[in-house]
Amino acid sequence: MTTKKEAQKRARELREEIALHDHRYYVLDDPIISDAEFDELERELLAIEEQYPDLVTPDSPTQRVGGPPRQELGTVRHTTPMRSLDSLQDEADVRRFYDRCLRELGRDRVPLVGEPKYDGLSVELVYEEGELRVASTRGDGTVGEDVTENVKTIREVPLRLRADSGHAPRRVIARGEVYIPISDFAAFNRRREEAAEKTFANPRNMAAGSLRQLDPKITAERPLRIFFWELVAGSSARPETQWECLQAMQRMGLRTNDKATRLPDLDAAIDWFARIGAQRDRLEYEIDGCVFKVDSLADQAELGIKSSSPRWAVAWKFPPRQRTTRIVAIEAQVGRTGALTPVAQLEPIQLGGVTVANVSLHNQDEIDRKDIRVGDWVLVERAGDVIPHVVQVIVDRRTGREKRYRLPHHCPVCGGEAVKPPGEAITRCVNTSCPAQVKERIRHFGSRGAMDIDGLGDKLVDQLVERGLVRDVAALYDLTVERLIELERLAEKSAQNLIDAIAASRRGVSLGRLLHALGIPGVGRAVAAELAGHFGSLEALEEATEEVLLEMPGIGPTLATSIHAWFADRHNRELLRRLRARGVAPEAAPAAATAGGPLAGKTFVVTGALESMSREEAEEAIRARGGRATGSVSKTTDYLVAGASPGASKMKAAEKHGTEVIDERALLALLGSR
DNA sequence: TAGCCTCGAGTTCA
DNA sequence: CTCGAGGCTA
Repeated sequence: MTTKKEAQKRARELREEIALHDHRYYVLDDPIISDAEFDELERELLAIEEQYPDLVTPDSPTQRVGGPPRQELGTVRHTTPMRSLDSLQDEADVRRFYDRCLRELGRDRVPLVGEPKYDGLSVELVYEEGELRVASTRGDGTVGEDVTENVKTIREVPLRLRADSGHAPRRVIARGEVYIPISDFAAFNRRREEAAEKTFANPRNMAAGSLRQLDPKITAERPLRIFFWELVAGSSARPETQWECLQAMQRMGLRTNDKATRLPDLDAAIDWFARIGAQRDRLEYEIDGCVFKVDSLADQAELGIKSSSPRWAVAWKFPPRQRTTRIVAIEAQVGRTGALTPVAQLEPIQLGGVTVANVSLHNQDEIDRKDIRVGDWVLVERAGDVIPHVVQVIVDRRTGREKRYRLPHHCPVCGGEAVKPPGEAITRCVNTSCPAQVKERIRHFGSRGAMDIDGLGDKLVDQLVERGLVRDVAALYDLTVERLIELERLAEKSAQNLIDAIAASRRGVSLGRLLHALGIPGVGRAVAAELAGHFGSLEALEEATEEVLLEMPGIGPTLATSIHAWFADRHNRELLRRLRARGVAPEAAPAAATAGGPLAGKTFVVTGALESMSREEAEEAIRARGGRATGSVSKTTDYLVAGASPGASKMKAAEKHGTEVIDERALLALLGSR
């Protein structure tokens, strides 16, 4: 435990730091740390002040909710303070909250209302005689900024309330959250980027920046939306529960959220939180958790409030998905095709439940576009796509000691020349026998969509190549158990399994898979299958001229040249000879006689996890019946097959194009129809 | 020639 | 999942 003196010093530091970030966030609309980190600072300060109440100073940020309002916009005093909510991390916290409610109310059950916690900007709207009079931001909780003119530009906000029972209510004070839908945010940023204008880091920042414009014309062009979540005390004809308040607002024309629900007890609340979390990536708006409120307004009044937050409501936060961290170094990785990919090493951070220490920067153009430098503080995101990426550099946190990065002109692995062809984004090591490339080629050869050799892991491939046991994929077929068990971390049993898996791949692998496995530039799963169906055998393809290749659908000049050149290359011919000598003989591909199948002419996209088969199996089954299975939803897609936790972008694309979304049962029915 | 559509390639962590 | 780029089509 720290001494009181240390605590006092730390509290002073925290207050200064929080004041700085408040200013950035509230006054400048340009925060330099993530919300989660800001929350952490506040939590630490609160903890100190709870332990030593006499250390609380009048100017402590815990004694107010936000920052001072900007001078240019008028100010509005809230009738009752707009408080923030205590934020909870885990189930135990929520349990404590609920138990406290039970204890204080002396009951064995307290019904709650659950609502998603929208990641936007809180506002208060005052209606008198049914007409919108004033709209204000939260500001410091007591006094907010007058954003009436800006809020009026939001189409969703009624300028006059719908009369519920003949006449307009005398006075209505409603609070809600202004936000920007994720897809609108992405589209807006894309346009800004094309125009070389500054982009927004996230929808919340964009909503804040849009609502606090001095010129309402600018606000009007921003896709702002709103959800209402509170009917404030003092409103006429206010019902007796939060749930009824939501319904009353909806009837008045104040949009509420359709996910909001009544929860009879704690178990229901915990259950509902998990369900909302599972839907998070498919929502059209950002949420960072769920809010739980005691449903009865009388109970709320009895529970009362603490200094800055109510005792009858809490926010249970999801693990953060956006955080800031520092780039420690950037190094170049070499891929199968020789592509040099810059990867940033980060000071590790917790993001969406996992530790992230590396993030790909893709290529030099990307580094230049975002102006990413070694030593920079960056905002890192790990959204629905799972794979983290750098959103933007926090330019204001630069010290001047950051270093620009350029990909090397020589391969970091073999020292060979690395070339970036003019007009292309990728820099490549041109040495085809570069050990990094050899390793990646072998990995690719054994991978699932290719020869599917179980047990050929990364570490093993490293050892095989480094010890000179394997220089090309044909050499895999010369391996013996005796050779393998000399390697580290490989006992006889697993060595035998690997040998068996390699042997099994000699036969029983389709021509398409083998072609894919060879790693011909530009030839992936789809093109390989197309070639296999058209030529029927490796020999026929080897003899194919560029002209013949060009006649195939989907093969243009670039691919025709690439394929022809690969088979003309002396080393590749030798490789094929060696493979054949070791008994590698793919199954002759059945002629593409699926044109008359039951699914002929239908295009499918499969997303999410299916129960009865893997995604790949589903796609093969579709193709076997004459259908097409592609990777992305477009207007030519007939069906989107959605399994468990489907991809958010695919669901959205389906909605956009009006694609029919079917579940696994419906797919099985279609597959079985014949 | 522009603007889809599709494919290939690379990617994180546990 | 996202990007870049090839191929196809209006």
